[in-house]
Amino acid sequence: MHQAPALPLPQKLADTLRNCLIDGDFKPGQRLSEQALCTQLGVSRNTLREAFRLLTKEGLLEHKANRGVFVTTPTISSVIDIYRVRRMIEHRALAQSYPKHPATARMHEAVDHAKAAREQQDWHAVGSANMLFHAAIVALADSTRLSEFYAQVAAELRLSFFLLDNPELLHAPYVDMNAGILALLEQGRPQEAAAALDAYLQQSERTVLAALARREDKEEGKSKRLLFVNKK
Amino acid sequence: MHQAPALPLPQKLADTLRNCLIDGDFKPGQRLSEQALCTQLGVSRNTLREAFRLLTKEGLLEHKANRGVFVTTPTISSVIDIYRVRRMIEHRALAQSYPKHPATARMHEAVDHAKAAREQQDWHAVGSANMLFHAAIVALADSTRLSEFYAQVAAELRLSFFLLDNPELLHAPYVDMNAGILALLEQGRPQEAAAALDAYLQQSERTVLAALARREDKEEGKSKRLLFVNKK
DNA sequence: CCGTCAATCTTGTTGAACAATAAGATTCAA
DNA sequence: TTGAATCTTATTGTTCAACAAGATTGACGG
Repeated sequence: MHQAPALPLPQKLADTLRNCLIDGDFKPGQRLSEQALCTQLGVSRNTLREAFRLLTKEGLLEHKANRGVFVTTPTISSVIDIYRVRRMIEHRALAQSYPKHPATARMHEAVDHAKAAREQQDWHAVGSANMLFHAAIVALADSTRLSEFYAQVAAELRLSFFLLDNPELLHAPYVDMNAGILALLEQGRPQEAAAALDAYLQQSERTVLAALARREDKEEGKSKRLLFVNKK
Repeated sequence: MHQAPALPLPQKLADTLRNCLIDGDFKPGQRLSEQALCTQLGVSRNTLREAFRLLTKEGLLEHKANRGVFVTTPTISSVIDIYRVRRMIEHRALAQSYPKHPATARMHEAVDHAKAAREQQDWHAVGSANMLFHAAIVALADSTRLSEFYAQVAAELRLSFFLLDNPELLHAPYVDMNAGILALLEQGRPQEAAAALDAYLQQSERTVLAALARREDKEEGKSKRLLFVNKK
């Protein structure tokens, strides 16, 4: 007998849209038409706009005046910023955690799911599981505000992944690293776990940045070529 | 020739309301009537509601279904959570900062302002300057996301101050502690600065929590007495 | 004194309307 | 054909009015 959530509609709307975004149903840079979406979702324009504000504040959408909302396109600098946040929060959460914290159970689950998904080469699921793993790390700090903030930033980071091809490269190598971090934590060696996390973050950031830089080069090439054609 | 901001109206609205909140124009727990505010501010109800969503997401307002929005009433646990966040973010930002960072200039300014305001016993201004000081500490980490998050949390914390009497006790003692932290930082001793910050945070948290606990006791007394009267 | 029920007010959501802006299409001149 | 100015159109920004749904108040009857 699960009671109806009774959550305000715009909030629920934002939830479903957020899911669409982190599932990759919308591509970065894509414009979201108000009219199209509100007929498609069966809500009024005003309600949809309230949901848009929420997601804009979360960094998942960008609001350009008189032009509408667009799915955020991650940039080099946004990725750098996000990894800076991750380092600061995750490292400390891990380093000063205590091994019997309830969140370790969630870390276990996440690792298991990630391994299972890797078996089936479902890289999207691997990425989701990894996200859950690191959310659990943050949960070690026992701060709801921190956890919410982290979830936001993680969702934004996830947008970059859809920009990049080769999802295997982006997710698969990290399953074992996560497992290693968890092992160290449970052996009561949080400092070493934190060090392993730093290695994880460094490698992950480097991979994402490199792939993103390649992509930006390509984009630039495209636009330059277009420019050239137009000039000619 | 200052170009018009062209910011969307709801966002500007949220800014003005946020200022009202951190200036104490609205008291914690107070209900904000849609009708009253939108006539008073000269905007439509829909626009106001969008601004409400923003501020609710920031934690400054609470949205109760079918009841309206209320100014957030800080609790013991929210204060604990906020100081946990402050410790994690400020400590690390300070510890791994480098002394010539541009933000140190802002720290200087803040300390000067705080001292000047203390001269004139303007405790509200002292509090604002202290807030700026710690925002500058976070800026040492060079992360826009982190700074925005911190600003949010600091604003929420500020709400607790309006709940408490004796603003002098809440702000005055910390001016010199901040000055000390800055001095250590500029002497190239970030670790010691971070240690001093920890002391600051501990004392500040203890003060706020104690005052808040006293207040909650009093409130409870009131309601119990009311209950008693009703029973009788 | 206590619970029930209706009256009333507020919020939740919708739909339509109009101004303002930006992008695309068109026209005109060189 | 090119370039540029203008017009058109579509979309967003904001407001208003309306009604449903839920909550608060107060009156009434037990």
